[in-house]
Amino acid sequence: MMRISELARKGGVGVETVRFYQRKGLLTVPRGEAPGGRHYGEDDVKRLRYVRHAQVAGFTLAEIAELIELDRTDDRPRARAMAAERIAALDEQIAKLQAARESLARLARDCARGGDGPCPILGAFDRV
Amino acid sequence: MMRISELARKGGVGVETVRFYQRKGLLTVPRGEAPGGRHYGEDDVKRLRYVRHAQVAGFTLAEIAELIELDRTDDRPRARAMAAERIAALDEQIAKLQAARESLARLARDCARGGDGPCPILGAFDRV
DNA sequence: ATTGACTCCGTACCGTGGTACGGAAGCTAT
DNA sequence: ATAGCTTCCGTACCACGGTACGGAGTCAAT
Repeated sequence: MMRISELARKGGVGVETVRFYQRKGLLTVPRGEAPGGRHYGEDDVKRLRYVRHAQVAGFTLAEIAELIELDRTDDRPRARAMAAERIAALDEQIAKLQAARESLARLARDCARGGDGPCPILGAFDRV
Repeated sequence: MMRISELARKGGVGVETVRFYQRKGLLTVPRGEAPGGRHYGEDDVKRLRYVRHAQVAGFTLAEIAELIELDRTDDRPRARAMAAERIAALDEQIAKLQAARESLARLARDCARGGDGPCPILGAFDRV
């Protein structure tokens, strides 16, 4: 019988976080009240990992709750729309981060090369 | 004489945000109290844009405050260290986002191709 | 001299995603 | 049967990055 602490461990989060997700409707609270606490199965572990992966993809917890609801109603068009939206946002975010990475790297190189004048990193983002 | 509202507009933020940054020490409050409000110059616009660019690069406001302080003391080694740290974090973050983007795109493709069984997007992150 | 737009300032409030705390109840081993 | 661990539950608190509000003062135009 898996208890909440084991579920949390398998999902790589803390017990409090599991309970937080339950409150948010992201994880179901086992219906069968068992003595000594509720217990969980592999489905719960899967669900928890789903939440964490979706988070990495940039979905907010509210959106993840919606995805889970879409799963319940098998609403594929809406699911595809959400995925497409998120992919576009990811592309934009990745592009921005790459641009930031490049200019930061350039500034660091210029700074390391020495030279005179002010350090390129400091006070230099206005040239980015 | 540029007033705070114009500074905010040029920086692409709201007046309240400018004041918030001032409180955080990210923007200086003009010393000369002028009647009818303080006024700002191009340096302030530059500084504000610096803050926004550094934010895009993933620096927290506290780190940006530190960068600004490093500028004051011209502490290049520390600036380079911070830049290197941030670049490494950016690389990691970009890699994660790209991975998430790819699996999300794959799921969306699989979902669009139709087929039977459950929608690949819904409840599928456990396979990512 | 009043209106309207703007400023300054402090303080309060917000969403997001947790994290912690304290009490009551249960299981398990001694 | 008592100690020690875990569970459940509600509530409070946290950091981050803002956003809003209310009151008082200042300015220019009417």
